[in-house]
Amino acid sequence: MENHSMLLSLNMSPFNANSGDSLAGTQASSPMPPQYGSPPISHYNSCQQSLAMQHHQQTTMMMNQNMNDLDTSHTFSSGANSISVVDMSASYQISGPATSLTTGDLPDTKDGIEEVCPVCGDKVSGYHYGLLTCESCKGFFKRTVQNKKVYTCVADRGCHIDKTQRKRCAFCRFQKCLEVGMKLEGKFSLIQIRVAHVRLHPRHTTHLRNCAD
DNA sequence: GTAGCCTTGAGT
DNA sequence: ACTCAAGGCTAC
Repeated sequence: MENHSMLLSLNMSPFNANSGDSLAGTQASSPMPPQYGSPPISHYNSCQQSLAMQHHQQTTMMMNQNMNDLDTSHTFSSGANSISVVDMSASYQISGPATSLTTGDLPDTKDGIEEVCPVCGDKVSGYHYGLLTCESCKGFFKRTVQNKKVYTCVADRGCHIDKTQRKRCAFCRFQKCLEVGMKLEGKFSLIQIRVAHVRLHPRHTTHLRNCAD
């Protein structure tokens, strides 16, 4: 950690959710684009996919502004709803699809045959912290955030995370949790994300209105 | 510390 | 009343 640190705030409640947005949704409007893991296709209509991608791009822009330096540890602020991550590595590419878990690695989910955790590939147990994950990654993310865990990677922060190796490197596992989009507010974030598009991209309001119809 | 199960509370 | 997700509990 010789490099100077830049705090990257992942504020869990960055947007005003009191805009009365009629699009305030439930799990049927996951913010994650389909290339992350394997959200059920039925959960995305074209408008929702568009929204998801917009959020993805927006997040990318926000994250890129803050990730310029290298570090190997995550730290947490004492705020109830905020996590400060001491800048993640340059190879930490929020802007890209979820690391090594490509869609080609995933089983077909067209008929709801099986859905896998985008973090470790285990069977999902439901929506947790914003997206479909397994029970263990849900618990891992919960423990990490609630206990303000600080992990380090003994390797080069590129550890492969799967069902059998997910215990080996907590740093890389948590990093992957963040990469795939896990966040504290869960279903409530979906409202905030949509509100964010309206606030930050007024020209999309027409599109949102069309989606709502 | 991990992960599965259970309880609780909010939303519909 | 039902569903779902967050958090608690606990065996390992």
